[in-house]
Amino acid sequence: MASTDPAVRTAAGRLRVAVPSVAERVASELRLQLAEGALLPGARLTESTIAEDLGVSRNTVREAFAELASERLVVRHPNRGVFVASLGAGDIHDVYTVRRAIEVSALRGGGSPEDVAAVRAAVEEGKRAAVAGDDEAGGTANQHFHGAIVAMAGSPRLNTIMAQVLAEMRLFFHKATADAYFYQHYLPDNEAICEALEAGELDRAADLLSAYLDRSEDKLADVHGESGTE
Amino acid sequence: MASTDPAVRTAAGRLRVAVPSVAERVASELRLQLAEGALLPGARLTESTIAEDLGVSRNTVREAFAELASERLVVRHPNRGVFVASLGAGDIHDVYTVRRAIEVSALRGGGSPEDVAAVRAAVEEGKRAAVAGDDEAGGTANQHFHGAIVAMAGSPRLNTIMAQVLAEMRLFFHKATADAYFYQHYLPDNEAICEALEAGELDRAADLLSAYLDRSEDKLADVHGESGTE
DNA sequence: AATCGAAGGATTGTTGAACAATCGCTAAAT
DNA sequence: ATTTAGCGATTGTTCAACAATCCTTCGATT
Repeated sequence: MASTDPAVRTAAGRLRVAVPSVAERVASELRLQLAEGALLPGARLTESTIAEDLGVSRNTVREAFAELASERLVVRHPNRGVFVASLGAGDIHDVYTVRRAIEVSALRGGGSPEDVAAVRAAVEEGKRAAVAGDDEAGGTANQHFHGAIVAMAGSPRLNTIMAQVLAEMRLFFHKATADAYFYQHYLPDNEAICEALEAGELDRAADLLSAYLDRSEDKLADVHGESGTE
Repeated sequence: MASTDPAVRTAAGRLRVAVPSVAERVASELRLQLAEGALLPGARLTESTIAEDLGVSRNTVREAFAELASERLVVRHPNRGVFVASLGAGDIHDVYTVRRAIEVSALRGGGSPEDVAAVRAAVEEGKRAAVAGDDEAGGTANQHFHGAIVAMAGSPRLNTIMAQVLAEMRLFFHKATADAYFYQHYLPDNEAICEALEAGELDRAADLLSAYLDRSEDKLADVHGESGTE
């Protein structure tokens, strides 16, 4: 998620506890507020305001902005400021294009038994959330499911790309989260995909996932429908 | 490639000529030096030195570093400085995992006749370079080829991801570029893939590309072989 | 002699203040 | 009503300073 390593090895070889830089902490804080919906898409982030609120220098806020901008969570308008990114219809399709490419590829490659177990665990997590009627938990479980699929590829780069894409989607999911059945509706799909994966039928699992993503995109596009494109 | 848009629309609706910020210009300059091999992997980039050399503030250099770090062209070691990224064996495999996911997916999706024509153009560009014996031109033609494949997906995000990955690879390609036949060797593959694509046999084209990438990775791993892993 | 520990120097991380450039807005002028 | 000019605010960038941290060197100890 963060661009720099959490644990650093000093020259002497000792492992040092990672104490995130102030800029990274600011970025994390903003990331949190973005995920929580405290900062809505399109909202403006004034440097001086945030600097005061968080008790840091304006320059440090600036560095945090650079990090968030590289993650597309925020958009820089030169000389105008940074704004919380707002995804339009085109962006939704784009994000799903990325997800299709990454997730399907990872699923086709299969994974170790532990990797598969992680996918299964995410499925069960989703079921429990559904039983408890906890939509938010269902949402995170769903993200765990897809994260576990990508993790099968064992690729750090794919993992970070996936994490960023999911963070982007979380940006406007507040709207969709209201739909009570939004996540539960996908539970059978997750189950089917997981079963195919466990049975070693990778191609079938990949096809199921692909169809799953297509439907998910359509649904999200419907829910969205009206918001601004840029 | 750059994180901010090149052309910005002012509130009044007028189109403003994109004058890249100083930080972006510094980042571009460093990117250029990295691509040219003026800065070798592992080399240290001292803030004050670069600030003086380019006649900008240390703070601005810092912002440029943040951008390059987000592109993985440079690695930040907290309190130690930033270093030109050096790819180890694991990184090579990882980069190719990303490429397989993205390129194969884009190829499977097919594209418009114009998209296919762009792929064909890149193939011919590579042939001309081979005839002329220009290895460097052959290398860029090869990158155009793969870039055109990804462009078929019509996804801005996939395009930037691909661009970053290619930039990463260029980082240590200086070593491999020495091999005269390195790129030419792949020309038949490019031709075959392009023909399958033009024939509308997307699955076959995708399989060819996948095999191509596997072989390319093996070859690159061999050439590499000895360099540091971190 | 080898290991350990304590200065020393250098570089990064962060702050604060300053200033020019640019933007959006308001109000005046045509 | 449209355009122009001016104004306030915010960003972009620089500069200077200081604390924190690291690497190295040197010296002390066993």
